[in-house]
Amino acid sequence: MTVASKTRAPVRPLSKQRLRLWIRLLRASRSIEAELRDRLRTEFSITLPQFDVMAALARYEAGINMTELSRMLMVSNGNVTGIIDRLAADRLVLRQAPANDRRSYIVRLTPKGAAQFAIVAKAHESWVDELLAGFDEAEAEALIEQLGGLAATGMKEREL
Amino acid sequence: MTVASKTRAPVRPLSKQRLRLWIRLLRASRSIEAELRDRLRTEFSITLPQFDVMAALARYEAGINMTELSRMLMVSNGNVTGIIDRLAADRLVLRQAPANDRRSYIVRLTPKGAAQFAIVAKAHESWVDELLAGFDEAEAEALIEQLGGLAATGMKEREL
DNA sequence: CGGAAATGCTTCAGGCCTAAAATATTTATA
DNA sequence: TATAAATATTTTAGGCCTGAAGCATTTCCG
Repeated sequence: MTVASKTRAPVRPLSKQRLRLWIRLLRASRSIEAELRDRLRTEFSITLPQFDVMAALARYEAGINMTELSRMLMVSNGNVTGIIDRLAADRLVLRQAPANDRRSYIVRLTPKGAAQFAIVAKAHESWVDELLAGFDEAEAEALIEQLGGLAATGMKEREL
Repeated sequence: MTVASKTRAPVRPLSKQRLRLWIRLLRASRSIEAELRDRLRTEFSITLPQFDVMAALARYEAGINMTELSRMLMVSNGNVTGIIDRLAADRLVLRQAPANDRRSYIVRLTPKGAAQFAIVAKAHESWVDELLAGFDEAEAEALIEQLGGLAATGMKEREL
């Protein structure tokens, strides 16, 4: 092998390969997202962002404040306001004023919200199970591991 | 090993594992997307959807129609209308009426649009290269392969 | 103490996105 | 050929999303 052939650029440079990977990742996530969005809408008349918020709240029975919520969901602060407004209008969540800090408040699922979430979450899990049926235990585990590092690298500093 | 222990549900059922995978996939793709969106905005004053449209058009020098465009991008038909409107207002794309079908038209990059896209695409590729630096050639290839099947399974029938 | 900085949230303007309805044109078919 | 069905696009109503500006409250610190 000559020096020239050693230093020649590869047919498919790594940067192009990573670009292809990014496009695949994006398409995969978008198509799954679209499918879930569609089923949530037609079967439960709920939007995906609303479901995401309820899922976050379901993990904190005592409730959390708006900033924590927006950090968990990786969306802007102002965005959460609108989603909570709509959920509150449907009596699925409520805002509670804590005693110690009058700037913020705690958001919680109502009993109605928790009951409805339990039903929707069950369906949601089975849909995901169906859509990701191509991955067995080991493949899923490996992929989770590989993707885990991604969110951290090169991103804006974020505690998580 | 008893029959009871054989049939007992696993500690982490596969469906839960797949759910975790989906959440990881979503978070990874969202954080990369957010980073790209931010850089496109601050460095080139362009939105990610606008970039996506230009990238699609760059592959068809002769232009394509709105429906093909929306299928490539996996977004709704009406959505593309607005994005093209804004790009056209900036003289980055143009609409051309074909002779044979007066319902549709062909969208193309203008010379200005093509020149600008070349610059932005170069930066975009280097950003992706940086953000996915954790993946070497083999890992990227494997992941591309694994993700490839995803968009197809369980989705609405779609030619691609 | 008292002002400055930080924090928590909402509002605003602008853009993205969808499903469904409306319009226009073309194609298929009775 | 007439008309129905299909195709291509836009419009509309409603929700999502962001960054920046604004308001209120709390905390920091001289």
